[in-house]
Amino acid sequence: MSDVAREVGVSAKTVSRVVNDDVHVSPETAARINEAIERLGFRRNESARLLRQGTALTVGLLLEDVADPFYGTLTRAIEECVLAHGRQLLVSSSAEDARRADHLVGAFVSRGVGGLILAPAMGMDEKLLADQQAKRCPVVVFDRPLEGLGVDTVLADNRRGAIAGVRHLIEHGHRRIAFFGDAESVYTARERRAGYGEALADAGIALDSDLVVMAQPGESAAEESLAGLAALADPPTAVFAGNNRWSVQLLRAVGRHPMNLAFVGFDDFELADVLDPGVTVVTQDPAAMGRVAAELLFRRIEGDDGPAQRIQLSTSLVARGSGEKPGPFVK
Amino acid sequence: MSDVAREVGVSAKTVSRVVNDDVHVSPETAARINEAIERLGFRRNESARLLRQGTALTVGLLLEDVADPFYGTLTRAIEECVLAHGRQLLVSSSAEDARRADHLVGAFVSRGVGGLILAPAMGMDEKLLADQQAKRCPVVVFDRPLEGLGVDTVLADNRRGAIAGVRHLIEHGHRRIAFFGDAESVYTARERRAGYGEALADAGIALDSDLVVMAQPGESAAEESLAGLAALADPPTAVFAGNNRWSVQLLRAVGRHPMNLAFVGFDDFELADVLDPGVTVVTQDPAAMGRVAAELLFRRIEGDDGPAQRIQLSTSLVARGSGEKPGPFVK
DNA sequence: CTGTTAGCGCTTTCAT
DNA sequence: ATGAAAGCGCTAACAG
Repeated sequence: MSDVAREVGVSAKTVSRVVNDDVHVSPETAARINEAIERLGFRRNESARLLRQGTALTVGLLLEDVADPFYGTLTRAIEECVLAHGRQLLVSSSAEDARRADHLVGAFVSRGVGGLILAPAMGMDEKLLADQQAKRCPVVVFDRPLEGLGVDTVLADNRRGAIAGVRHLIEHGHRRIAFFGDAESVYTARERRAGYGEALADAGIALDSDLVVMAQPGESAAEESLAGLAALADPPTAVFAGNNRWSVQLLRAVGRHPMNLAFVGFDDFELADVLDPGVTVVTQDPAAMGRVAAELLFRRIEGDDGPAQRIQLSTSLVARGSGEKPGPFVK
Repeated sequence: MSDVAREVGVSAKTVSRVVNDDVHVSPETAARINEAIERLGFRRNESARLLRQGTALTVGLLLEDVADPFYGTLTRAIEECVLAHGRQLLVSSSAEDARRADHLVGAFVSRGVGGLILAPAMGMDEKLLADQQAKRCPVVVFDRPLEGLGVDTVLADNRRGAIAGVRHLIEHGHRRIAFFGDAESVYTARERRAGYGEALADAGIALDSDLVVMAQPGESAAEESLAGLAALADPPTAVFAGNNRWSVQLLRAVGRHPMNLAFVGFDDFELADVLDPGVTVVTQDPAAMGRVAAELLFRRIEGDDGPAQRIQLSTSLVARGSGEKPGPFVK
């Protein structure tokens, strides 16, 4: 920067003003400075700016796993928004591990990120995040809430989505409907199961805990659970999968051991429409979730300090065939 | 840091030594300092360290699109490696746009990243990257090479993979085999088409340009191209898809207009095994590619300045059914 | 083994 | 509209 200043014959501060689009520079000087910047290939050293100002032009994103298509899509949407604001994204996967998540938040903080977007892992240190907010590093959470902390939040309407999916199966004549959800510790899994329970209750169907599986999705877990269900005296005629990881695992298992089950899954996934029959799903929109989270963050970064918002994104049911197989109680 | 120093009664430099695991500190002093660090909740300000040392504990990753499962998986693998080295990852998607890619590289550089891993977009400013290398910011490219720049490179064996896939179709009796590849500007697309050509030549089959589609994968492009192929006097009996985006689009289109084609795709994708028939693919291993790229990078960061390496990862063919449909020339 | 000094490149503050 | 000086928090270089 001093090189540029010397070249043009002004002080470093004037160059700094130009770089920061300060208005108090004569257009003519600014033009000369810009020309020199171009010519010398000058690029501001962000670390020095950061050291002085205390906040980097960077946003930290903490999610469960970038390799998961849901989070991948969301990441891309956030990235676009962040880029449009002249910033860059630090991305880390918590792997659903609270200690790792805490460590990563610390790493973001010591790098001076200007904001934090995260899907909180169960058991994270909320004080760490509260401290950040206090230090004017805005925090936005998505996918799961962080109770107690007054923080902007973007969630899918998990409960209503699950109700819609399960009700859809009931309307097609099913009364024995199995539910597969992620581990009990995962907020979305609990919400979706609650929705499942509500939909059954609304239809006057008693909840049978034999039909409820709450566990981390996995190939062998899918096989074993399905075998267990098939062996019941009164086996299910339909399955509701609580997330797309379960959908994929279950479809794989069902493909190997045909059981003629109706199927609805929460969250869409690639090729759901190409499978035969097409897979009926309750979709959420990960890109929209990312966009909304990023927008909330930038509103805070730009100074808004109104009360914390909680935005719920609606879901919608996409019927493709698997959820419309008639059950034994067809009306 | 000076707070910690005052608390313990040593100089800031001694604290700095402890934080940096310098050996020249008496274990006892170190213990007292560590205790104070813990108690005061001190965390090193990375920006100051960066300003002083000129290189951040950060690695920049530039790829085409994080939302693409191939890159998502790769990103996660790199992340693990980067985390193990106490660093964090800045991730950006070039969207296959050279100007955007250049801008992002610049942004990485001005943030002082300690290394750069990238899938070069066609037409990128190679001088920018050469400059970086000169400044001792190691650069590793993956998926596509960057000729001219002596830079570590990790590639899949695209040509041999394509040969294996096409040969597989030939062995099952096909001689009219269509090829769908990404746009001509994409290195992997050119390589895979070259492999396709070689496999045909080896079998004494003349290349028919009517059967070759080189374009960005898309839903309508898939529909139209397939319709065009079906209308040929001598239509293809098999298709080789040059990447998993094309595979997905083509399978979607074929699902709607059954054509009874044998099918092999380059690169695996989720549910390829669940479709009926299962989709035969030539797999590459994105996680391995990421891991290898990160390892090369850290070798450089740690000071290795041997000649640039070029690593080629082998592919393998996974037969699942779609590629084994017999053609009219079954032996 | 520990401390002192200086300076990384920028922006804040205050002056002109 | 522009400049001078100070300092952000850390570590390299050197001294002791």
